[in-house]
Amino acid sequence: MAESTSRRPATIHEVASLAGVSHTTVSRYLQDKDSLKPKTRVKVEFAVKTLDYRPNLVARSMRTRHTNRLAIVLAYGMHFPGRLLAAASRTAHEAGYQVEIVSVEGGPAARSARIDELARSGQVEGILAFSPITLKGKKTNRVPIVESGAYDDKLHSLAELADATPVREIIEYLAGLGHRTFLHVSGDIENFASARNRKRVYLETVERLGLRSAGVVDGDWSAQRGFDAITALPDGTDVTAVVAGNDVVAMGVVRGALARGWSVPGDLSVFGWDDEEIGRFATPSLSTVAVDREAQGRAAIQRLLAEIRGEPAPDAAGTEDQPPHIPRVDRTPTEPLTGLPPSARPSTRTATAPSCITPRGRARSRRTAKPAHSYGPVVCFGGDSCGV
Amino acid sequence: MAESTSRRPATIHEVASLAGVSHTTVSRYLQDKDSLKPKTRVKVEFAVKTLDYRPNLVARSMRTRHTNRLAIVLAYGMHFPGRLLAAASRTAHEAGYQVEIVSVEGGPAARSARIDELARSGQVEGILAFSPITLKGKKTNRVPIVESGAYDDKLHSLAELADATPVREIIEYLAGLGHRTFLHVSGDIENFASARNRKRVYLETVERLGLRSAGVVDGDWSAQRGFDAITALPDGTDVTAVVAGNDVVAMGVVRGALARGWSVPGDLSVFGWDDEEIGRFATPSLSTVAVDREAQGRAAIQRLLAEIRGEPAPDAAGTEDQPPHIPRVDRTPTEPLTGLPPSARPSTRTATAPSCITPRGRARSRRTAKPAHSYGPVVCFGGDSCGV
DNA sequence: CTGAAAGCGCTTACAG
DNA sequence: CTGAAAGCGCTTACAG
Repeated sequence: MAESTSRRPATIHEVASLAGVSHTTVSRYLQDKDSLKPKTRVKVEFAVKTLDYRPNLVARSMRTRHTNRLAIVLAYGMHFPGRLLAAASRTAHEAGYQVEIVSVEGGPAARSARIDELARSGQVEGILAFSPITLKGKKTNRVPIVESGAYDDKLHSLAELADATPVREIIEYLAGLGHRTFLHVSGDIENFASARNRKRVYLETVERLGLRSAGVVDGDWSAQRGFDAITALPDGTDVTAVVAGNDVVAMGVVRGALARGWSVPGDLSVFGWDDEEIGRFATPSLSTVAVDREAQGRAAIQRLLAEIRGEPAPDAAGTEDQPPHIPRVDRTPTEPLTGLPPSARPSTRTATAPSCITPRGRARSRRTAKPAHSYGPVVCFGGDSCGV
Repeated sequence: MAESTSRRPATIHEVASLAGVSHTTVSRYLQDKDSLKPKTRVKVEFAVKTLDYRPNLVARSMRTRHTNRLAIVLAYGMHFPGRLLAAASRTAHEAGYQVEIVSVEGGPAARSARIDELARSGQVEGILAFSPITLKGKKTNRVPIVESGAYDDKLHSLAELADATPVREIIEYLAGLGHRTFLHVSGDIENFASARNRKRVYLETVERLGLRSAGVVDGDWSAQRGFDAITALPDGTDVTAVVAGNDVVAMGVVRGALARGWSVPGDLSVFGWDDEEIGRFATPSLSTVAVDREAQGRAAIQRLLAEIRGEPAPDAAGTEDQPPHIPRVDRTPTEPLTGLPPSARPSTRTATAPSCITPRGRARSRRTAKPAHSYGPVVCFGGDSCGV
């Protein structure tokens, strides 16, 4: 029986004493079992098993001055994709780090204050912020701080959440269909770099192509905001296409259009973002942008790890080996669904040849064995909400 | 300028030396500023400010044998409500604890192993599992482990995620409308206590009322599973009502029905769960169950804190002061939406008198100033997907 | 009110 | 290959 009645976990000294060696030897055993003479190793092994010994990680951290912990800072209450966080956690674990997720109330200032505190408490070796912060990792006495989705000093996109380039593709595509007046219902600009970036690209692209924007409604990722944005449009509005902050917003936009007696996509084309499964099964199904959350989470942690190790930042554009984005190409266009019964069945759609285009404008297909070198979110024109 | 060029944070000894006192005094200052003579306090204060000193929390933990950290264990990749985690974090912070969120791949066994490891590493003082685990907090050498959503030894519901009672209400309601044959597309039974509980209540209720169940499709929270479950039904099936694991699944069910040429709710009534905003704006909007995620997160942490402190568990049924659930009553029925254009506008629905009933079967209304004493998830029959 | 001493449980040079 | 010693940065009795 390896049971112990003491509430207190065994210490290294107790193991040493049971094994009849010094605690130094036990410590050495923990670091590298092969550095011990076989006979000694067996004794220590036995003692460790018997006492069910686990080293006290706090004490170890104290001595090594390494906590092996990272923090991920999020805005309070944000409905963050579990996959992203899970992938981030896993990547960190594989590198020997634990991840602590800290949710902070308030805006960028509050987050920054918390990060500052965290950075100097000696508890974590690096911090990853998925929401905008005001402080940069420029101060002294600090551990590395990486803001995912932000732009770096040279204003180059750092990929990950920042990649808003699909917005360009979407608008170009819709313009090609004849759309001239657009509306953007953004996500939460204050707390999400991704929302900021998309808004910026939206405005730039509309401008560049000589199109008209009926405005940008600064949203909060809510469907209600999308709904209200549409119902607030004046009768006789020129708007025929909406770029929504995400699928939830898009669903509100669609419902708003239907409530006005408009058809989607007949009278209004609507684009979402995130390729949420629920949007794919909505009626009409949403045209959207597929983003590889797992790759994002992985890439963000890898960038932080590189900073910690003092290595150069991993290529934001991704390498073939470790792409920051893995395109999803399992969408295919369906016939527009304007009434019941629907003529398209989502379950059969994935069986058809995919027809997504990437932000780079390259056609992709599952059947091409080797993926192209560029990775990024994949615009899926396969939904019923955008028209063809 | 309070800037320091050293990369290394200041230690308590450096503060002491600058202030001209012993480090003991500095430590005392950190614990209780008033225990110092005013003159001394000023000196220490100055030194702390000057060096921008923050105590090393790892060292403190080592000495006090308190880490002030809790861990929340989740199944890998689960799309967990941000609000729940945020509320849990906040509640913990208010009690002086940091929260670490650990995402574990694999099923209950893998989670349990990770929890075991965590429990004895000395890194956390308590563990909260939102997903089922196999080990119980019965072993020695352990910190308290609370499994949220599980049933306690006496098989009493521990509220929180476990509260599946609305399933009973839903079925009774649908039976009252004349439905006789039901189908349940469950959530992920293996990794979610909530899915287990709902399935159990579903089977019990159908049995008790002498109704028929066409079966339970063990799902994975995916819309695809919901879609497939419906398209797999034989022609001429008796099923007229579906209880879905959540709103995503429900959306798949609805789409599957539409794909078969059925109308919802005309031919099939569908109930979701979670009251996700996107489902409210879907067409048809979903009948669903509103759950207060923030209250759940709060309650779960409070239960863990009580265990840590050796206090009796907080009342699972909730107190007036700190209810585990706060009913949401902002839903109101809309006319069934069977074609376009829709006759109901979601945005106006919240303005009308709510007509939700609680799991206890009591009518609620915003206009009753004082809420009833019982708290729990609120069944919202206000969606378009269930019929009236 | 303040300081000298002990010690939390480890790891890591340094000797042997 | 193994052990004695020092020390990571704090807190907490114990004296004064």
